[in-house]
Amino acid sequence: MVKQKRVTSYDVAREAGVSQSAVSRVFRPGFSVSKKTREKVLKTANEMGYRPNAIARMLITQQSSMVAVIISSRANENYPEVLSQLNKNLSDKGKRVLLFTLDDTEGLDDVMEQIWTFQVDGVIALAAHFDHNNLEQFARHNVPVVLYNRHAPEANANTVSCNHDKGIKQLVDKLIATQHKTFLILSGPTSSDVANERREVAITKLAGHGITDVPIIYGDYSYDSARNEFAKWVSENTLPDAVISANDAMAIGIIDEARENLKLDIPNDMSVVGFDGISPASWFTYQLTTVKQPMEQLTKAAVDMLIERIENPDSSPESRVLSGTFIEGKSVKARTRQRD
Amino acid sequence: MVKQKRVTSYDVAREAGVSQSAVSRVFRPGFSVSKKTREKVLKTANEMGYRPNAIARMLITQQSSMVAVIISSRANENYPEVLSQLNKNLSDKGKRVLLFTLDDTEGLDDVMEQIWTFQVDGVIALAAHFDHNNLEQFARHNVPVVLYNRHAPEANANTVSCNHDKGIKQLVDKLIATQHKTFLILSGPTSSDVANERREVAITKLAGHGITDVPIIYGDYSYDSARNEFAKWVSENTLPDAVISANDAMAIGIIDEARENLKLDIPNDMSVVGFDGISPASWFTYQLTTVKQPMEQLTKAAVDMLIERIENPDSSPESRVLSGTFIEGKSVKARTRQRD
DNA sequence: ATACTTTTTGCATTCGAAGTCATTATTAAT
DNA sequence: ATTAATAATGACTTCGAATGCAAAAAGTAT
Repeated sequence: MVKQKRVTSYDVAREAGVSQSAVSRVFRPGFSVSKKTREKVLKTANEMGYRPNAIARMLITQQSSMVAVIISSRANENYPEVLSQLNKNLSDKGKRVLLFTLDDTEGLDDVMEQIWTFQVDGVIALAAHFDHNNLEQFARHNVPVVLYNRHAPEANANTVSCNHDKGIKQLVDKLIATQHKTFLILSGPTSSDVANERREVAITKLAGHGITDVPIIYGDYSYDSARNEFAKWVSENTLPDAVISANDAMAIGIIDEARENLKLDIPNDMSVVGFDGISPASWFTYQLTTVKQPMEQLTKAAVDMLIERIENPDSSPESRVLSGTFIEGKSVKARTRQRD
Repeated sequence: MVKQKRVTSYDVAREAGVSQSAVSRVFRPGFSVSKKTREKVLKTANEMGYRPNAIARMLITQQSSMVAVIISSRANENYPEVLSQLNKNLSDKGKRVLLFTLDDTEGLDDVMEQIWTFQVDGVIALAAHFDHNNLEQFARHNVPVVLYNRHAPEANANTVSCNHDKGIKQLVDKLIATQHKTFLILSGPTSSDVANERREVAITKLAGHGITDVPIIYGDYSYDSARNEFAKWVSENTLPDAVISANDAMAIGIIDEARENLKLDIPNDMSVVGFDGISPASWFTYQLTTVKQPMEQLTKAAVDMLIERIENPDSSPESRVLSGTFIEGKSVKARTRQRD
């Protein structure tokens, strides 16, 4: 097999007896070429196996048609469908995804370096801890950014996020309506903006019902951390009526720990609510009461906003907050007062 | 804020009073530049915020430093850690990931088009149904390919995969040793190479113990499909002693269906084994007996092989098969004969 | 057939860094 | 100090497609 050199527009032009410009125009949508040359060019291009070189095109058009997606490995493993959905949506808009994964803040500078050199058209960041300074840099480089699942209206960036306030209100209201009196909050790590938001909202909503000084324990969003932290806590405290977990994975960890080691009956001995709506949450064994994040809308909104910003760089930053779906499972004890 | 034009090597050169070549060399490792100019250039480059333009570099060097990772959304959702691990490994080798997600065969041609135009240095394909023709095309374009989790020694491509033969042998041997007599195989979809391999290996291994004509049902790797297909099957057949599921997600589906609707005690009424070693498999409620895929080694091997092929295009294709870890859970009835 | 539009075409230039090659500066050797 | 050897430098070209501009071709109207 002969190592064949790549076919360029010049090669096609020569072969087809036209100019390189003509070839270029044939492969550029919306440019006027006569039917005759178009056919001639397409025919020879096809015969020679010509494909326009995207890199050369990027260089001259100053548009890479690539979007950097920055995702923490934790986020990817918790919401694996986000990536494929983002990719699909972006792909429909003619953008390719250049992937960056991060473990917490580690390596952020490095990623930002890469982003400048690759001249991406835009950035979608999931669970990346961008501070003000980072966002300023993006602005200075004219790279539009959409922060996914982060509510930060003050920042000069577009954001899209789930309505945690509303979702957690629904969960808390449900627990209150079912006569739960004592609570435990299992928060995500303080390094996570989403975790902090969910925790604070939960505290506020409980306070709205006159419940204060709610104990808080911290996990890292994982099943194991939930089991460990919960086990430690119950060994030194009395069991709460209900646990409000920052996410489903930890809620499931709590349920398993309660069942396996404390021999508790969930929900009769203790209620548990989660947040996210991951698939195991709906499995028979758990049937978690939770709020399902509107993934499809979130990803679609993120992409739409980014494209809008790319095409219209001067449009002002926008924040979209989408509501999740309250899912009534069987992890909350159905203890209702008389109806009034 | 002024929309600032991008800083090029010429700008830096002018400002630093050197030639563009000098600037270029400073940013290319292993090129000889005097200490004096290097410092001068780095200083002005820094002041001006210069970053080499990766796209221009790609064009001239004919090396995109990008690797296409093609993953089906199903694969990504089942093994979300694969993507981050591949990305991390590739990133260590100075390669960036250009992501393509596919739903089954749909869109493969389109992806291949993109791959040519983007001049990627190589391709890692997970669960993509490349046929001989596809692989030929890659070879003709001199794009090295590594097929992940596919055993295809005949193909002119590198492959890395888990040792299904060994893993399934361990599972079957375990079931046989524990006196299981009747079996049901829950296969993945016939469109999946891995599913076909696992199914055929299971049949062979059972046959090795004199067990033939094992009934087979088909799911799509998902929890729900397993529940549905299993429910349908048991309504018309007698319960087997053990179900051999093509993956953990379906094994869990079977367990839940058996527990919820058939009121069975797993493993006492029926044993279930899976394959993959996903996290829910180890959760208290399931504690599945399964074979854990050696993800870290698989991803590392895939990347190493790809880099090897990129750096040394004439090296011959290689297939690596890595063994998984047998995990003894509690989903197999521990019914042992007298020890002999 | 002529003048006048409109469309199509090709030439030449551009994007930004890398690398070739000839030249100049520096160092080492005598 | 002079020559030889080496290192550093800059002018210029290259990668491959896109596009402004002017020229040519095709189409329309008179």
